Amino acid sequence: MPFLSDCHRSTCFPFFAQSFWYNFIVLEKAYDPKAVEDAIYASWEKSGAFKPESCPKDGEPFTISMPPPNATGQLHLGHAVMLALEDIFIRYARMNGKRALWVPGTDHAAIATENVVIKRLKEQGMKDPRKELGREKLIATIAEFVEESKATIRSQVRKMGSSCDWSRERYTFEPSLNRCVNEVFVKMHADGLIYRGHRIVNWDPKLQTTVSDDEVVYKEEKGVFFTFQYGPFQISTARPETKFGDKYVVMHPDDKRYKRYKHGDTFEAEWINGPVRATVIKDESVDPEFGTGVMTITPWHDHIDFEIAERHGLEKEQIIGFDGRLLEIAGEFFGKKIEEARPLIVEKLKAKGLLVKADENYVHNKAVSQRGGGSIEPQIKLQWFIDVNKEVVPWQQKGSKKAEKMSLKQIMHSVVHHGDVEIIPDRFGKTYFHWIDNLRDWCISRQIWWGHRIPVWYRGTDTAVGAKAPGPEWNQDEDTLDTWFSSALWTWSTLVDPKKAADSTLSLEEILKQSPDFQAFHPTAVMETGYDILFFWVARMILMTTYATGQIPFKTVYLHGLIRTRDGRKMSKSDPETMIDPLDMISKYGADALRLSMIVGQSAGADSRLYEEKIAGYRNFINKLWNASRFVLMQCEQAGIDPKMIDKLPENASLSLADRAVLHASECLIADITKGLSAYSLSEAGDRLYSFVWDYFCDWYLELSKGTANHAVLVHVLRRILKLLHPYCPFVTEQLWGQVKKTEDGALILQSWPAPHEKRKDAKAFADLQVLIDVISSIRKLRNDHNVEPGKEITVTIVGKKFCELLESQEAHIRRMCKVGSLTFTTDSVKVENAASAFLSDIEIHLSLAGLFDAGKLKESLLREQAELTKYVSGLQGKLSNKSFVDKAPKELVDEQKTKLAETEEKLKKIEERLKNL
RNA sequence: GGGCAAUUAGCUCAGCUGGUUAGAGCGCCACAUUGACAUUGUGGAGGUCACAAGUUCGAAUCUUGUAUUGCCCACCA
Repeated sequence: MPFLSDCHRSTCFPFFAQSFWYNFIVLEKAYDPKAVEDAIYASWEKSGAFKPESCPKDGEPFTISMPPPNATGQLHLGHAVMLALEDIFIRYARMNGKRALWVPGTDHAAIATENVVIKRLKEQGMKDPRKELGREKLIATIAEFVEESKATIRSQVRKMGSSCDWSRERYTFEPSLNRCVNEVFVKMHADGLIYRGHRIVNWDPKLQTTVSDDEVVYKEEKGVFFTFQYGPFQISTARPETKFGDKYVVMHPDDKRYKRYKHGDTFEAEWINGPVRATVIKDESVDPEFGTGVMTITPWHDHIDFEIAERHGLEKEQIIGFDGRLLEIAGEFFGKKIEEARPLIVEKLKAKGLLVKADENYVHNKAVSQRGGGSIEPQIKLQWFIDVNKEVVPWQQKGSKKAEKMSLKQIMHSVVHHGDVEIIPDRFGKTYFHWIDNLRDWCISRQIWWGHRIPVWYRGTDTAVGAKAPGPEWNQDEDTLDTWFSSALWTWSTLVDPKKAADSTLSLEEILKQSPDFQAFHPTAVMETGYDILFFWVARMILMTTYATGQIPFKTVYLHGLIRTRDGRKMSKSDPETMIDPLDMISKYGADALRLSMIVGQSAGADSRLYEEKIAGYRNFINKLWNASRFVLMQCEQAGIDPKMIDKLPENASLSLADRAVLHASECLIADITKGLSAYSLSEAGDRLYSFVWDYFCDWYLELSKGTANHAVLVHVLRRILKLLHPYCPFVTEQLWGQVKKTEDGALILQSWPAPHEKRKDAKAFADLQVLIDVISSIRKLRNDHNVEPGKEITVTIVGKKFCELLESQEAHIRRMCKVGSLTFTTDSVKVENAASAFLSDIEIHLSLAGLFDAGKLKESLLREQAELTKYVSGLQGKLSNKSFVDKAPKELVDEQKTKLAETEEKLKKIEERLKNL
């Protein structure tokens, strides 16, 4: 059987045959990631290994769209964890012979980027950059800034070891993606899914733009809750400044207190600027339990009030201007800012005797802009919206025979409900459905300049929709699109052929049909991102992509959690002490260590805590692996064997117990890691690799192989480890691979994932080695317990019973690893004077303590063990004497407990004998 | 107000479909320094698995309730 027959792609890349990293003949004593990472990355990139063209042509496509970082600045830990996870997915897929494509890119991040640049310009002394520069110049300035940022991000993504295809890098604001945005807008408009209307929107007076519902956050704030007399009613409010135009009082139709007032009744009330005529409205949305059960409404500045006004066809009046100042309707308060006007208005009402109560301890939620941080003022404004309820999109649900017309909401619901899109962890599915249930029409227009311009043109009362002006006298819409409109297309707009996208004669459908990458790589396999943008982005990708392409954007959504500080706080820019900069960590501990620290011990969708000791711990692991490899290489060197020439593994029959055991263990390891990675259980699989390498391979196999090394097995198992570990720690494994790979093999990144060889399994050897390990551990413990000097050779008698032959065959190991001078094996129990003893299952170990013998101490330790075992035995006896247990528990379990009881009782007997003889 | 999650060693976390004498890493204690590795090795201490009730022969694990913490959604005039 050829050794490592699974390296079928070994000859694809001649570049690697004389690769740069063969400089090291003897490895350095400690691994220095800084010295090698950049060069390894460069060689991967240069070789074309990141491109799907390097994968087998008949491989199944496996695509990941990298969530594009905002082209505004620095990579943070959120990006780092995303890159680490996706790189593991993609490397694993690649090694499994799939045509793996990972598309990188950046996002123009409309509001965020414009803000950053405007802030900078202001810091440089500009008072109002928008006014001073004008639209074109501001856009040019931002574009320049973005180019710098992109360069920074690119280099940082590389630092993480991300094996993405840079030749396919995209940017949400480049021409081909802009074409897709325009085409989708036009298509949606034609289908009646995009409309323009006067609706209530979230207006950010600070940023001077609307924002979407998802960009509004609520902050708890303590304020004053005023109750005023309003005609015959008492009404309460926290916002008296909005009350100028109020001319409706609303109450629940069933509220008995107000039974005598009929819907439509009018009355006169003295109010802020004199008497007003008000109308009674009965509406079920009013909660009779809250306050007085009566309220006045301000439809222009409140979502709920707007809805009530719409229901009853009431008038709406604007009170607050878009600059956040009161309008003329406020009379003497005209032009005043809200904070300024509020106390004055209250004062005036009080003077009129209309203030009934002022509750100072009122806590309410204040709407704040997530981006700008300023107060959100609901306003009625002429804006563009996506209709999420109109049932006009043909969609064929899983399991149904033909396409039906569905709404965007319904499609979004359907694809997740039917499992076309699987969300990991699945509990986020619930969150997603809940969000859809509450989804209102999506306001997509923004009053900022940095972004995709709305492809709509006006001439007088004429309107035309399309990317190009129908004629010279037409003016384009001033607004731009919400940034999520363009990033919602990301999984496929990045796969569109830019040449086809530049051809204005083609329709969107034709562009997609004629784009080879789209045809080959869409839908993508997995979307990996933070759960915090499930709504912003993931949901919108599903919405837009199913509509525009008829395909789901991805089959699996894998959501990761937030990375927090050691004490569970959010890392924030405003508090630099809490921040861990991934680049600092890479330069200190290496990218591999950082990657492991963010993956192992973390589960999907859960927040995790990161701190430097954790990263250092994984750095130690990487170094352990390095030194294990160093050991293997030194063994080969001493024997005059070139590890690169090692090709065949001897037949099992000719191998030592330890060799057979480690081969068995490594075969089992393959199965476990493969299963774990296929199921996206990265933490479990990573943990398994960690303990295999450290606790089994290094601590036992390498120790046992000292003096009796089988070079073929050493190199074979090491190669296996490097392959299995490669997705997690690409740099160090690639570096070491260069030392131990077969000469004709190429880089590790393109090696095939190992398949288990059943013939190499030997469970008996594995179990036998465990017996030896237990014996060695027990002798070491005896030495330690009885303070035997570390250098002192000891005399040991082992009563091996059925294991006698096995242990005798491993005598040399026992002698060396426990510093045993005189070692005697017997089949039957013997009496050893002045000895400390350990009792394993069917094995007794007696360590002669001549000269060191301390009867008191020995007695003490025996008594302790006796107590422990007695407790255990009584537990087992209790179980076994319980009839229901014996009757109902599975037979194997009962037998197992019986065996354990017998063994433990035997041990106890021995201990009692020893105690008697002391 | 509605929903979701967490609670296991000093700290950070595993423990999957109920059966382990409840595990790991870091930290701690003792010992070890020229042969892969002190970014190390050997051995050890340390846990009523938040609490209560229930289901079961058997519960860290399942059910219900309670408490504490965190998050998401709704937005109360």
